[in-house]
Amino acid sequence: MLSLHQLRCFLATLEHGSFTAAAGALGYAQPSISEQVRLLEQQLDTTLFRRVGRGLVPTEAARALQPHASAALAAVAEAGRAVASVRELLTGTVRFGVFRTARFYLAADLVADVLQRHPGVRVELVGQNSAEVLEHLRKGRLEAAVIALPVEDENMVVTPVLRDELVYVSADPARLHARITPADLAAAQLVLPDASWRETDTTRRQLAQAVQRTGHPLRPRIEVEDTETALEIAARGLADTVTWRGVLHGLADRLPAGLGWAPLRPAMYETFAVVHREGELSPASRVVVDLVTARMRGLDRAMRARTG
Amino acid sequence: MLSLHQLRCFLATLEHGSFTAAAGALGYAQPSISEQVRLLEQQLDTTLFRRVGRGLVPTEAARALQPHASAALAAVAEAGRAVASVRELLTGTVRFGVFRTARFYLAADLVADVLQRHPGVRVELVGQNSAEVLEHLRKGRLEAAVIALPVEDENMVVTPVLRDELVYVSADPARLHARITPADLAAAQLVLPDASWRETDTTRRQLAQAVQRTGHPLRPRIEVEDTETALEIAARGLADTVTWRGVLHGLADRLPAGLGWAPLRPAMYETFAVVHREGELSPASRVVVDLVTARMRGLDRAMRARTG
DNA sequence: GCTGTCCACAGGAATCTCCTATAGATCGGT
DNA sequence: ACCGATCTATAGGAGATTCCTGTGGACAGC
Repeated sequence: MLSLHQLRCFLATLEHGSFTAAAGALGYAQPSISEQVRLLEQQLDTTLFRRVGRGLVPTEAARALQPHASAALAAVAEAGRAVASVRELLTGTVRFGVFRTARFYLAADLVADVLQRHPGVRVELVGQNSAEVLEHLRKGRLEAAVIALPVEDENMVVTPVLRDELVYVSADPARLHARITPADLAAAQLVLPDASWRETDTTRRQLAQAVQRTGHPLRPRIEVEDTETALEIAARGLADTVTWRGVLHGLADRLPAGLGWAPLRPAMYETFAVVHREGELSPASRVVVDLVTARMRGLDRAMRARTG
Repeated sequence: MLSLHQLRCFLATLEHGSFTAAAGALGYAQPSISEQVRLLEQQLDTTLFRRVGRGLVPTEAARALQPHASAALAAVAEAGRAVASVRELLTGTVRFGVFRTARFYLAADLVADVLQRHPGVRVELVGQNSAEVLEHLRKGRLEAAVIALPVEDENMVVTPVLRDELVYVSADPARLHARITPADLAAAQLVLPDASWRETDTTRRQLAQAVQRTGHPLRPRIEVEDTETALEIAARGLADTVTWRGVLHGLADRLPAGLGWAPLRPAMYETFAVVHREGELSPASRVVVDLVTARMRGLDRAMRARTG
């Protein structure tokens, strides 16, 4: 089968006009080039050079071959550059899995960080839900992610980065007494997010378990998809809701006006962790993993400081 | 160094989603494909597939590589086709050497023959003079040619195809007596062609030798470059000239009106031969050589018939 | 004619390629 | 929770291929 090496030898011969000169240019011995060209001629079933006297004269076939040989070599060189540029994070796509509400913790800032360091890359932050993201990790469709624990998979490297606390959110200061118990939750008019994921969502399951221990089911009055809508509804006084302190912290002044919050007792925590498969991480993922770890840990410290 | 084989294996793996399937498609054993891809990854210093479970997942680098790998393989395939199309005489240039006045013997008809059989090819008929063409043959710049003998080169295959006779041409019937001798030539007002090539042209040298044996030099009154101009001048009665019967035969009704001719005594002959280097002839040259040989031999027979 | 240069060829060492066989890992189904 | 099917990784060895050195022959220029 035709080989690049043969084409290289051919082009060098064509350019330098002799096997000897081509060999010199390519750093081989003359018979090696001679042999490669002979092989090429054999495989193409044609004569590329007429051997006349002590010189070579390219045939019409050689002239026909030249541009295509060059094109093939150029394509291969270009291939190398393309791969290198992905490897060096100059181009390509950086894909990273996130839990659904991650946008309140880091989204825009994280993307800004990545883009600033690697202006040519595309960034994809994918994920609707921690369980779904974990499945993507297992199947290899994602290399790394930040999701809520637990992650029961011994092949995954799990690095906890932030512990967050669930809080009760209401527009009515009267309902924000010091300690909200599961019984209070069972009695409250609640709006909860993650309508589609309520079966697998870890927060929802924690909440349901705690309430069920009081003998009542967790039956939210309203269910919506996203956290911001739930908060909006709570702000209008239509229902109360629960959310993570980190979300409130992240929203800060974008939080709908009039909302207050109170801790749950017993407290309910969720731990977020950076997760990836064992083994080498690609440089792209490494970058994002490090950035996310740093940001989330910073957030963790900031939030603990406000508590303590 | 990156090889086409590696790229082939890579693309097959990408397309079929596994080494095993790629091996099946390419007709190799699985470890062979695996090894080639591993080598490629090593040479590109990147991971092309994440080995996850019993499957493979292409990385961003793989996606970056794919189009260039395809391009390289396409270029090589195209190279093969280009060479084949030259080999099969579908495209390319057919180059053939001719003596200067060959156009009177075959030019247009020969080109028509070649183009009819091989509509895609370009045709080049090159040559100002037999000696110059022979030099091109020696240097390998031409593969084959039809030129005037003698050819003193033992490496050339010489196939005589036509013997032509020099005749005296004049517009004055009085000067066309049966036998024109060298002495007549020495005395005549002559217009001769091949001004630039008079030193090497075989016809001119033959003529010069014959005239010199009479004790006079050959001193044409007029010298021009091409035969047609010489005949034109002769037709106007400004001078007489000599030319080959084949030229008159070839010009036929395009011969300037009023010209007649007479044989020389002793007769002077020129033999034209198809000449090429020893060894394989390219298919393109083979075709032209055969066509020229057939046409010239046919012409030879026709002219001998008119004499006899 | 002599010398330097270039191609072709031969023989052998090193490398590469590709195979078979097998081990290890995983997934799906029972 | 186990089993069989499936896929990758690895080892080892046979066979090609590559590339070298050395040499012979042909040609060009002095």
